[in-house]
Amino acid sequence: MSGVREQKKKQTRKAIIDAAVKLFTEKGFEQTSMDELARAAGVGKSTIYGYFKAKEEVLLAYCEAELEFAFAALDRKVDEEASLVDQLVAHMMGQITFVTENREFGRIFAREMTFPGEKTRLRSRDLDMRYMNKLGEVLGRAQLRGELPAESELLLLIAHLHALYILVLSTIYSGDVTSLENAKIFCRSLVLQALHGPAAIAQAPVEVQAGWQGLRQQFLEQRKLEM
Amino acid sequence: MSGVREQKKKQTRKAIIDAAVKLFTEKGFEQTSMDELARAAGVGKSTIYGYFKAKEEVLLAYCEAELEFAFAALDRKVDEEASLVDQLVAHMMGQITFVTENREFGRIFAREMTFPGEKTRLRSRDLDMRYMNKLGEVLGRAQLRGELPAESELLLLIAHLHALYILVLSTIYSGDVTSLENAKIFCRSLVLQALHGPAAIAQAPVEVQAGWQGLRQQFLEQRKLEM
DNA sequence: ATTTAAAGTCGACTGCGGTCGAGATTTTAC
DNA sequence: GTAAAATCTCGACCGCAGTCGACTTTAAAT
Repeated sequence: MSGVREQKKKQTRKAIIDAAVKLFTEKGFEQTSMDELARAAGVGKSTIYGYFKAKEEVLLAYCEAELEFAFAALDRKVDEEASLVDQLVAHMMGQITFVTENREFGRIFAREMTFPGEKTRLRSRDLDMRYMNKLGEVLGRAQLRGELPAESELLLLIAHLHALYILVLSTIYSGDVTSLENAKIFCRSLVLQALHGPAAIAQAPVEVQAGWQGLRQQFLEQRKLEM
Repeated sequence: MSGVREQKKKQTRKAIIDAAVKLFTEKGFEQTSMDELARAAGVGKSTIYGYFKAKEEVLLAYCEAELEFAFAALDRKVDEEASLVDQLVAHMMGQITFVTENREFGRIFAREMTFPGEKTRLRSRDLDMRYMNKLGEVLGRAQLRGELPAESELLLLIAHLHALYILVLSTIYSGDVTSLENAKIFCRSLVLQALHGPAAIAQAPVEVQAGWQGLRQQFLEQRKLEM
């Protein structure tokens, strides 16, 4: 027996993550060097590599810690009585708001989650499983309420919605969407289309239509301008 | 006047891209250092940075060169008489096949295109405009044929399909999809759902249903296993 | 208690992307 | 033709992520 070693490892690990939370929050991910992180955590640099395979993996661990808060906030915000579309949009926007709070940090995170490197693959999976589970719950309830056809393939639908979330995030980083309000409009349009087909917008309330048309106009103008 | 300087710049630029095509193709992107690239191009290292803001921007230029071939091949492959779904799947798979030809290269590319850094933003836009235009053509034709409701919002639909493409690419890198055949099945399922709503699969031909169910099973087992 | 194996820790070191300032080359001005 | 300004080119240099091999601490074996 010997919890001694185990205990120390736990401590060290915690020290590293704590230091990461502090430094990443204070100065951002890219501005924090592994040397600094090591010094702040009170360990040698390569000790960190005994716990994490790469700097990005430290980021994901950091996110895991932060995500607890984010999800809790999300749960409080999402109204289970609201319409499916509203709930989905709320979820996606919650996630997006959290991720883009710090722009460059969000970019690294999004890249690592969407196209993980071999080293970060497993950890990134863990994280998005949580997100997908949340979506699954929302969809499951909607299905029970009859707001979704009983024969829907939930998993495929989750994937579909996940795709839309990634896209909206992508447009924020490509510069096509420049504010969270616009992101929300875009989200809603996409979700509507996903749930009700290509003609969804045409059948939607007039304010949704207007929102989308505004966005569309902005997009076209901006792309033209940059040529 | 003085084409002299201009000419030289053109030459130098070409030399860099040629060297990049050669080296990236031979040994991959990450395995090629900027020093090597400079030596191969016969210029000083920081000269490259006069032409490209970052190593990733060289990659995008390289892609621009290669993409010509890819698109041409795609055009030959996509049958304009085929059904909309078939055409869309063919397009997406063409793109995916090209990008994932070299795994690590594709990852960098996908990351840079989907969540571009400030330095590569403009160039990455150029590239995906081309892809989106292609999609637009396919959708436009389908609309004329009446295969798509007249009141469809084409731009929104393009965005939607683009999202699905990114997702499929993402699942390849996350390890959920492990072969191009599976990717194709996944593509088809998603496109069907996007065009015909959440119950699309249930109404689809039995072989499509079977394909999806197989994929679904694999996914569930694999995710369970890794815990 | 002592030896041996294993696990953990460390900072010096490597190779890379990217910058800097000096020097060469071209363009412009007179 | 020449001086001044602007542009382009270069490799030495910097900071950083990640590795290596030596050293220390803990666990197991006798």
